[in-house]
Amino acid sequence: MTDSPTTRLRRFNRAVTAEVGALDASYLGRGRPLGPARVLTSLATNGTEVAELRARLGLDSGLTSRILRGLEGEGLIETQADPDDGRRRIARPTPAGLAEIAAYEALSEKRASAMLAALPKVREDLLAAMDRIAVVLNRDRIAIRPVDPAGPEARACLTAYYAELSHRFGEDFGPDTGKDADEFLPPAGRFLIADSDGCAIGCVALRREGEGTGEVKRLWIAPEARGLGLSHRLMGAVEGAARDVGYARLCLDTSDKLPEAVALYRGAGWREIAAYNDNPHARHWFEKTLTR
Amino acid sequence: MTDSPTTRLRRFNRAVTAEVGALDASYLGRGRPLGPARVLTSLATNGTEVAELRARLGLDSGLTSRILRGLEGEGLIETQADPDDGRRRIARPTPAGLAEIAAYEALSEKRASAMLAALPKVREDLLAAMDRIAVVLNRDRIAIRPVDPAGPEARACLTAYYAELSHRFGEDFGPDTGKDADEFLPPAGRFLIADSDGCAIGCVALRREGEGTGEVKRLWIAPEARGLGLSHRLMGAVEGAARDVGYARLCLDTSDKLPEAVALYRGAGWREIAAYNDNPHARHWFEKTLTR
DNA sequence: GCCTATATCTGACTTTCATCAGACATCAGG
DNA sequence: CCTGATGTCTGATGAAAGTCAGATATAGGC
Repeated sequence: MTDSPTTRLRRFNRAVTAEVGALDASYLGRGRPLGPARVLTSLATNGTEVAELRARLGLDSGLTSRILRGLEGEGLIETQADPDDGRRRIARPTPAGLAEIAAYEALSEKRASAMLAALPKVREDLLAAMDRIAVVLNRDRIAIRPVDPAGPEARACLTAYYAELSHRFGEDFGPDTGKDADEFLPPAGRFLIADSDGCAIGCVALRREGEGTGEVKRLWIAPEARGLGLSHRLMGAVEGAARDVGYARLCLDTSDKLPEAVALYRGAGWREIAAYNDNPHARHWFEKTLTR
Repeated sequence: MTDSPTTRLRRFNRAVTAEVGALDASYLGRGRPLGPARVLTSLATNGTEVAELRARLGLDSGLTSRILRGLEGEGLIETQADPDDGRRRIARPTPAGLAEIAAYEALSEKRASAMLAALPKVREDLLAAMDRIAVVLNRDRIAIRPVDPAGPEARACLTAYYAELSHRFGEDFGPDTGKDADEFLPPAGRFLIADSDGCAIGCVALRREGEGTGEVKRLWIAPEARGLGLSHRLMGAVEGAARDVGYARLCLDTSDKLPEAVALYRGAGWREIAAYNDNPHARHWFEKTLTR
């Protein structure tokens, strides 16, 4: 591909316009214009603030109001004042509305699977490229939040984490067993994930290592999320969590086989120390004093 | 990424909708609604049939006609009957129209480069993912056509071809010098490329090897175009070209270092033969008799 | 030449989308 | 309680997009 970057971007744009249009058109087919369909399908089950909805879809306040009234008239949603702020209103789908949303989901799902079925051989590769693009374009909306260390998001991350370790170390780390998940439970521990549009693309865990000391473990970034500065964000978040717990000091171990991790710690104020454990895979040990 | 394929596809869709919209919005900003702007910018310099335009943009015939009248009124295009079929009409931009198109191109280019500038670290990776997607989605519009073996498309392919060989063989094949381009000139030779939306994504060449015999060389498929059956199409095209030239038989050499090429020839009716040349990189020699 | 199909054009009409000003209720801070 | 800011709603209005039936001209087969 010797064309200029902008040419390549615009070629991509032309290529996806039709597909995006097709998936957009899946909002049609249920006798409702695109506007109301988009509003309805972007409502969360437990309700969404009108202001947030408007911002997300980029709609005028008058137009939004009119669309909501239309949906209300169809009996698909109901609105109520926000209990925290009487000026704001919350729109919530009714049971009929939920059924309608599910019908739209099914239409979109059908279209998506039809498209993928036509591409059996390159499907995985295509999806990987799509994941990469989705994560990069959503980079400003990546949220870091604590989850249950034994829950599905954590398990998904750990499975990928161990697969990556097995690959890097050339030995089988086995599947994630979840047996040490308790260590990462609050109050002394945390399990944080990075979430991009509902998908876990990175994680980091915190456990108690000793009096006043926490240990950082399980730092992992999905391949499609690398290069976005996510490791710094995750480390910052885990340090914040450690402060919340009350640790005055953090430590961690790592390996030469993970050179980017070693570089990350060195560049983020961590100090190399002597071995504090007998982890057979570790070659480097670091500590960092937490300032309030 | 443990989500279902359709979930991943739809996440991608959500992510690019905003970007595509932004690039779509670059059609605005010149005081003309989206419809006419889209029509104008999708006209080829040397004119486009109205029917084709309509099909491409998915417009109603009445609407198209009206938009074309509007652009004609602005002095940006002129229409004339198709000389081959008086029912059809061809719309062609005037010099003023070409200037206007160029202005839109510049707007789009600016937006694209602004977007890429915000992503310095992942730019190349993102573009590679975009190339992959663009090629796969455009798979039904890949055209194979002969080009000048010393021209820019051929040179671009050969540069990539030699870079790939250098990588596979672990020795430097040097840059493409273009000194043997004459061999691939008609009438005895051909240089075919596969074109996806203006981008060369594969090539194959034909030269005269002896009386009634042609040799296939320079088969290359861009990484982003693999898995789409393009190698079969290129081989089919070069066989067709060989028939046109009048060869009764084709031969080629290849290497163990290119196992997918060996498998391709074996599976496409080629028969392994004794060495017919002293190419130091070759380990396998094949021939195929051409039937009329 | 006649007939049917195709491509485009025109006029009349509807729907959808977008914009704007002003009304009204609520909130935050003094 | 007053004031300015914020969030939502309503009505008026206009632009853009889409739809449809019928008119006109041409192509191609008989």
